[in-house]
Amino acid sequence: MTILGGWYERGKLHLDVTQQDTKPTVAEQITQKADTLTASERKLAHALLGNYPMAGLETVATFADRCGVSAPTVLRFASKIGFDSYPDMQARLRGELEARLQSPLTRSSLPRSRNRSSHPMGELLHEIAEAATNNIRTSLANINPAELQSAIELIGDCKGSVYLLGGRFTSALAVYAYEHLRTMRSHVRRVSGQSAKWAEDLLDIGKRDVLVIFDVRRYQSDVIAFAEAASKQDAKIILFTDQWLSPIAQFARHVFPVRIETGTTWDSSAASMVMLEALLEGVGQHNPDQVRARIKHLEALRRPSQP
Amino acid sequence: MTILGGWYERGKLHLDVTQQDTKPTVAEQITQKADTLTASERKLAHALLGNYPMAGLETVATFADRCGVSAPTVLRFASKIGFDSYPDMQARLRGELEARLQSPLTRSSLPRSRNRSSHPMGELLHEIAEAATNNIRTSLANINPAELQSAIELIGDCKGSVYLLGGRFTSALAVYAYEHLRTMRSHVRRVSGQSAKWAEDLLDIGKRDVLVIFDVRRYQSDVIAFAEAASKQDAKIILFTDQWLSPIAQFARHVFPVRIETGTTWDSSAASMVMLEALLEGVGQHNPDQVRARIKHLEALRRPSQP
DNA sequence: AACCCTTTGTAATGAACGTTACATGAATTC
DNA sequence: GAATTCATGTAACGTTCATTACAAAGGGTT
Repeated sequence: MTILGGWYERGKLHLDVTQQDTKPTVAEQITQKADTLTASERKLAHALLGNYPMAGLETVATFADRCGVSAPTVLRFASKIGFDSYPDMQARLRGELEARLQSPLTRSSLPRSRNRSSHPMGELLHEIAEAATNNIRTSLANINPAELQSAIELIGDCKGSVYLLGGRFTSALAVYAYEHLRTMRSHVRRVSGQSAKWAEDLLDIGKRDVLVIFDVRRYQSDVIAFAEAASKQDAKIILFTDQWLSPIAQFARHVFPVRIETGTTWDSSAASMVMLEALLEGVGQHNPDQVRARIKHLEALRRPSQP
Repeated sequence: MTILGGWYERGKLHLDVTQQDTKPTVAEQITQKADTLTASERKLAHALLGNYPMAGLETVATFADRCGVSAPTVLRFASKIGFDSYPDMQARLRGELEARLQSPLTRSSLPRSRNRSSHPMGELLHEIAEAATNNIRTSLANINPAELQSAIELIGDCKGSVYLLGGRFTSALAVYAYEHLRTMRSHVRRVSGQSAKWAEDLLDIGKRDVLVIFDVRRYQSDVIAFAEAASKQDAKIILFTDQWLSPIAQFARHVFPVRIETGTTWDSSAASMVMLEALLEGVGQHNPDQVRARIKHLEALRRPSQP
């Protein structure tokens, strides 16, 4: 009996490697032989496909134990789906995994050996980390949970569009929020580019829309102007600002003040980011089914282009 | 000197295990011990970090052969970076790989038990804040100060251009870094827009240039391709990635792995941001006079247009 | 140049692994 | 209902593996 460029001989499948231009994956081989598998072997197949390909990289004994079968059953399984030995199957699984993780080609040099004792940079790391964690702790402790809840519902139930806008350094947060919200719902827009062009976005903003603004000290006049205009058009504004409050606070429906001081040259956006992540997570949890379906759809659309 | 639940003593970093609730990854352990490695061991570290973590999942003999060293050297390496045995290290690598292969959809096991008396959002805030601070503490404790120092010097002394590039969610960090670096030095460029257009940026990149890349799990193939191409043109790469290491690590001169897990649907960029802020602050302190003069100039230019 | 200390490889050992032959049990057929 | 076949586990075997002890080689110092 011949099968796909291979042949059976004394109960074993031999593959004709010379004709086999594209090797099937282990998963494909399992699917192919699925109807010939016994009950125990099907348990193994499900375990491997369910935790692919990691389950197959363990030892025979471990894999067998995990599925509640004996070691020889695993070997018979490997043999049945077309491998000469168990390590043979593992080699293929490893190969697939390596391809999936982008295979290596070139090499670079590792940093030279440095045998310094204590480092000034260690102190810098420590200072920055401590300032950031303190800011996060203080900021989030001072947030009113009910306010967060309302903001989440505002975004989660918004029938119009959600607009994102940030200042000089906080535009990064707007970008971050934009990318996340976009995977969770449709009609998310980012106000970007030169501020002279923002008027075009302003045209479309109305009372069904939500505007999320990031603005910390050195409050930017163009951002403030945009907020004021949007407010006059009855847009609902959610504001992330610092503890001293941007003037936008007066137009905003929800204000989240976070700490930004670090004692160094620059302010920190770490606490703002954590606060933002809390909001994003909340929005995701607000209608989980919709989000899950959307991510699933997104991944399905992306898969063909990503091998 | 103390650093985030650990302390330096006789040039070595000791971690306060009672506070260290999350295990360091193998990559982090290597980075941490980078100073103490011998020449052969550095070859191994380099091979493992370059083909992470697949290289470490092979047998001792294979791994040794591939690096041109003997088997015992591999075992001494495993022991030196803190493992009881080689299989012990492999088990950890496997675990990390499993975590790395998870998609946001798989992770979204949302129906969380939250029947506390206080406000449900209060708990969300608390969880997120705790996860973020833990990530920050763990990440920065695992960074080698000497590596940070080198990266700072690389950017601070760079005579060419500094390029910034990020992936889907991490592009926000690239934006953030761009805005800060731009106030500190000239010749800072951001690689942005559709990846098809990145080739134009690639044209100008050479060995005098530094490329700062942000890439975390769900590593993007277009970002990886850009890094590889830039590396072939002898650009120096600084990589911010997660604890499981982007494949770009093999091209990078300096790698900063940070924690991103939160136990929620989404990964967190908070720790990455704090790490980035440390780098930025370091660059600022590296040549403070130049930065101060530049900011002064900048504000002078801006004043007339800002009332 | 002789010394010591560190680094690295060689060879031997014991454990773990994959593999095989055989026995047991269940399901099926005559 | 006995015989047969197939699926599965048990136990023993040979191999490969990680590991260890020890010796050689290299680099730096006096």
